[in-house]
Amino acid sequence: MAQTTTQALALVDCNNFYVSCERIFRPDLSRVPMVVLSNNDGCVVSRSNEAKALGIKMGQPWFECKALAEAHGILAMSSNYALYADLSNRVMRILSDFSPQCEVYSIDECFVDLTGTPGLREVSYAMRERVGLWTGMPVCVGIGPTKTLAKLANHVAKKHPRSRGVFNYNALTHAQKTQLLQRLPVGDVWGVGRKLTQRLAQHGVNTAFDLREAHIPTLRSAFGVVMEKTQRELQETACIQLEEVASDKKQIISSRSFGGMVTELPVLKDALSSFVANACAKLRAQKSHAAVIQVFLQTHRFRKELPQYMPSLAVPLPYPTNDTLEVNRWAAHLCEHMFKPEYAYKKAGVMLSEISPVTYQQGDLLEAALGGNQKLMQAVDSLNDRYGRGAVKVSTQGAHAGWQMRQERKSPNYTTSWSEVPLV
DNA sequence: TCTCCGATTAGAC
DNA sequence: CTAACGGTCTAATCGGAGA
Repeated sequence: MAQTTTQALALVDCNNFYVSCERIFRPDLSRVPMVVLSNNDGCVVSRSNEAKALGIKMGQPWFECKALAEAHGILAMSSNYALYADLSNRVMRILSDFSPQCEVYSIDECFVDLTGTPGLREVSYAMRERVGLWTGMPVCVGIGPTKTLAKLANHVAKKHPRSRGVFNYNALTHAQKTQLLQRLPVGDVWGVGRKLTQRLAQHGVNTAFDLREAHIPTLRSAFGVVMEKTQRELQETACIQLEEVASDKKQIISSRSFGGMVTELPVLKDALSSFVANACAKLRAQKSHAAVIQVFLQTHRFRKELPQYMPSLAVPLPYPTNDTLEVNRWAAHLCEHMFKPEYAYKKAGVMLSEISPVTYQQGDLLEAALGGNQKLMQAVDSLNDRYGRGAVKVSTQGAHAGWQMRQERKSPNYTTSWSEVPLV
């Protein structure tokens, strides 16, 4: 039997990513307790260490934090996704120099395959230092034989300052591994969330160690195949492969909560046309088209005293499309169909599904028959790529104000817009 | 009875 | 100083409809 080397998979994860992005351009904030808010300035989605220490919870609604924030001078900023995406790309490019095999797992995380690389510790510190030096972004590195254990190692690196930002699970003895897993709550394991933590506790599984050692058939039948994979990954058998090329989306959603309540049909349709433009642009970017269009409306789900209405309607198209104008017509129809004037709406969205790749032949053969806005769409995409989303709009998009989200605390686009770079 | 499909659930970030 | 709680995506699983 061929002896295979143990995988050395590094998970590089940015610390408090959104907050760190903001601080890169505002070094004066480096010790200020601060948070970054979700769209609509709704929830906390990133916290500085100081904010964590003050008890601000991940995902907490901002209005709930107001008192604490005022008492301690916690600064809140709106999220600036153009800035974060740009910094993310810079970090990922640097990491890709360390291995030909990388998977960009999320905006702030990257798996880097270092299998066979000598001097893992030194390489890990080098990654940290180079990213820090070239971008100002602080990162931690966790190394393990599987993705789940690399995640776990990263968690240890983040939590223990003595690790100086790097933790290598592979370097532990068997006894040390066991000791570490015994000290980790099972909820800290990748793939085990709140609900599963509760259910696992009923089976006496409370730590990562308990999960690693659990009776396999029982676990399998009570929790399914996903949990079994997680267990095997804890046992150092790789079940979740590195995926270097991002696969095409199977479903594209564009939705938003409104800044206030919306009661008028034209405003809803206006919002929807923006969502459609956004979703279709994503669809075209991956050279696909969709055969099902779905629109949904929602009243304010947290205002229980108000009447609730959450309709959703889908149309299967006779042939797939990625044409903004065409999808827009369908979306408007669906919206009119569901709209009831007696409700106040707080959110709406568009979903594209049954997505398949556009083949050259299909485009060629069908274009004439379908009236073809393909050239127009290409022009729209390239202008929006160059001058920023929203530079070119179609139809009534933007004609009616009143739905845009709140974003009262946004930083300038330091890296993607010359006009927003401060001059001093 | 088997299969397919839509809805629901759980997770990640 | 009102009123104030994200957005996208995937995979597995469940339950009913229809063959």
